[in-house]
Amino acid sequence: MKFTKIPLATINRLSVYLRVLEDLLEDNTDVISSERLARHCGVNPAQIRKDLAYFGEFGVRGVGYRVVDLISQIKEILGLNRTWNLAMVGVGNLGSALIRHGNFIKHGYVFAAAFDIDPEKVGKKLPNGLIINHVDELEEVVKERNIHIGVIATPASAAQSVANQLILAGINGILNFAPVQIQVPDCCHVENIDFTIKLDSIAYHLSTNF
Amino acid sequence: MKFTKIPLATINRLSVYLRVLEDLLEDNTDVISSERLARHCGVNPAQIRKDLAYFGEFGVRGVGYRVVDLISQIKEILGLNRTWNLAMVGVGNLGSALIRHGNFIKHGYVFAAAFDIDPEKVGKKLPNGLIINHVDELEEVVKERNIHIGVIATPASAAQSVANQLILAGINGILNFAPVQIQVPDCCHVENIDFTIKLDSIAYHLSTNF
DNA sequence: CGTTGTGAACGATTTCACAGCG
DNA sequence: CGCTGTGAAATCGTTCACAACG
Repeated sequence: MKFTKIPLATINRLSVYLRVLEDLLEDNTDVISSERLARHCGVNPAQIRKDLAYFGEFGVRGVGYRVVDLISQIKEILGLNRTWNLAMVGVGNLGSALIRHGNFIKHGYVFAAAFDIDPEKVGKKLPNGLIINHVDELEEVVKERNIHIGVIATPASAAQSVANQLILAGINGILNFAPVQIQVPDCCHVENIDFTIKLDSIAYHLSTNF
Repeated sequence: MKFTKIPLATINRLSVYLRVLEDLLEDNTDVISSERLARHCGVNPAQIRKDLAYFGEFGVRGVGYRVVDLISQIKEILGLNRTWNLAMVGVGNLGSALIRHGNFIKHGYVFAAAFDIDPEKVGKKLPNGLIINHVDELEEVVKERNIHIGVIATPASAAQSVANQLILAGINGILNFAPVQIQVPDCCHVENIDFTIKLDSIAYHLSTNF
């Protein structure tokens, strides 16, 4: 475990490796070389070895990596040998679809609270049993239920104000689906998911290559 | 318009600039300097000038950039002075939420077809008036309705097969929400959106910083 | 005068190439 | 022998600093 600065890209690739390794495990693959793993992930083999080298020595020379071990080691690195509690803010189309989406729970992310501002929605029960709280109760509920990460799925106009409330409630990690750049203090880590930015990139490639 | 290789990061930033510029226009800002625009976008002013310099000279020295002009020029660069037709494949929770999501249409992306494999869903009408087709009709409908970009919101297990069908139908741009790395020929541009990878990154930061 | 546009310096990340080792 | 781990080289992207110019 070194003390160098680790590229953000490395962290994202570790997640990708993890997904692929979990698939490989299901296919009963015991051991895999960096070269074969690289092909599955669409990266350079040396990249994988470098990425892992930031955190330790996990392979066996002349052999490769034991799949079960590498999975557990990457989980350890990323902090995934545990459950993370999420709070959804904004239970519209997108928010409620995400809460019902099975992928979160599969990877240890549990929606433990949901908030909205619409009086029609507050008090309603979601398919997973969660009852929607009013945003005014955010700080209280976040602390009570030990929420670690806030997910913003509100309209753009509400996103900054919601982010402020999340931070006030002591939250340091935000996944933001609203199409605005939200401002947060350094202690808080934000990841943005903006569908239309990804589409813009596709549009650019379609426009120029053909 | 140079012939250098343009960083992918530049393209993504142009989208961000565009979003901010559109907000500025609504606030009746006529002209903006790279320095002020940079603050809004959270980047370095020289970065903005460099990004734009790949494509031409759009500013006025001593003054800055005219907001309306820059918007139209970035749209021109990205290929957004037109409408793009999308096909949704997989009309589950996520797929149907995305179709109802207003942000796509706002930026010129129109869902013009929707496909599913579930006989219960095929033939049903979506809130936007679209009737769900069976995936078997994909190639036919894609050509008929002049679809440009495929959006995959199926389970991971179906994603690769759907991608193959999209490519067979002549599609060269795919937005993939399924949590797998799909393999496509070079002519096709894929953008992945994997929620849990973003959450993994947040989990890592929460685990290490505290 | 102020801000753009840009070569040059810098910094970061990826890839190479091979020593080290099971 | 084969594959990992890693210093060194190459590549790529960002920031600086200032000349050019409206």
